[in-house]
Amino acid sequence: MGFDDICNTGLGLGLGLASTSDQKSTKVIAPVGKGAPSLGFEPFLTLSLISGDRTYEQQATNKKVTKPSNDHHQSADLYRQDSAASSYSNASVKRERDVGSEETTTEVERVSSRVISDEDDDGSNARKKLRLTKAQSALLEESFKLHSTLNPKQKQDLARELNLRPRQVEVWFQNRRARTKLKQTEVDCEFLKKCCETLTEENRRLHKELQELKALKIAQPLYMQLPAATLTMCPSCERIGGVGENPTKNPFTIAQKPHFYSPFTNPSAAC
DNA sequence: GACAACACTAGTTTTACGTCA
DNA sequence: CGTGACGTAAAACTAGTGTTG
Repeated sequence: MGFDDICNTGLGLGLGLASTSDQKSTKVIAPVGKGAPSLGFEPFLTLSLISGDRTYEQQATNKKVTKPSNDHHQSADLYRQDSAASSYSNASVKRERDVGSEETTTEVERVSSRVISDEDDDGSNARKKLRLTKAQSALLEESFKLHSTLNPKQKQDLARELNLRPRQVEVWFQNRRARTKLKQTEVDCEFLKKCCETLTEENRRLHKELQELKALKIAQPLYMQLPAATLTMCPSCERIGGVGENPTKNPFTIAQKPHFYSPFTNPSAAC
């Protein structure tokens, strides 16, 4: 392949993101806000046509009609320090595993159930949302830092310590993981935006450089008569340079400045 | 392989609370 | 100061999926 091929007008510069992971769903591993985002993507610039018909599969979400359950477990938040604003959790605990696999919760449940909220008296069975105290939240956060998932034993212990139902601890961890993932996604999104801007700028610059090369080719057709051995090519970025590396003597020189600065490792910068 | 139990995620609903006009 | 509208965070929910025994 000669340089003439490169200068062929059929060339195009492309900008894109290549997935380095074939995972269907990205797992958030790194804590939020620490170092570079853990992305499975690498931005790339190509000298070829890029197909832009990337499709994103959107999983069809079935609209659910959710109804509050009728079997309410009402529990007072005995741990709450703000007694004036004491709240009750009457959320239904339907799941079998909370009943079956967590027999030891019955003590807590029983204690909690002693306090009957008064919303049933007026016929309203709207669920009340428990607001965790700062102490409870702090302890949950501490535990989450140690392990983002809990085994049944840990869940039990934590629930007992917080005077909450294991189900509540479980839900808290589920929501906490979801929030972490959401935050990480936002961080990744910002990171990708910056990458896109960088690569767009690089793409623009390379287009300009390509145009200049084409103009140079027209102006100096004798260049093509140079022996191929006089041209060297950077293996990493395929940048063409001369044997003597003396830009003043080389009939064909390309700017030696690093042409691509990005947060990613870029071999071109070493050129 | 079929099945049940369980853990988990994604998406949604609901509630509490802060802010502001 | 009281109040209602509004937005947001988060608790709690459901349905679906993957894993394991």
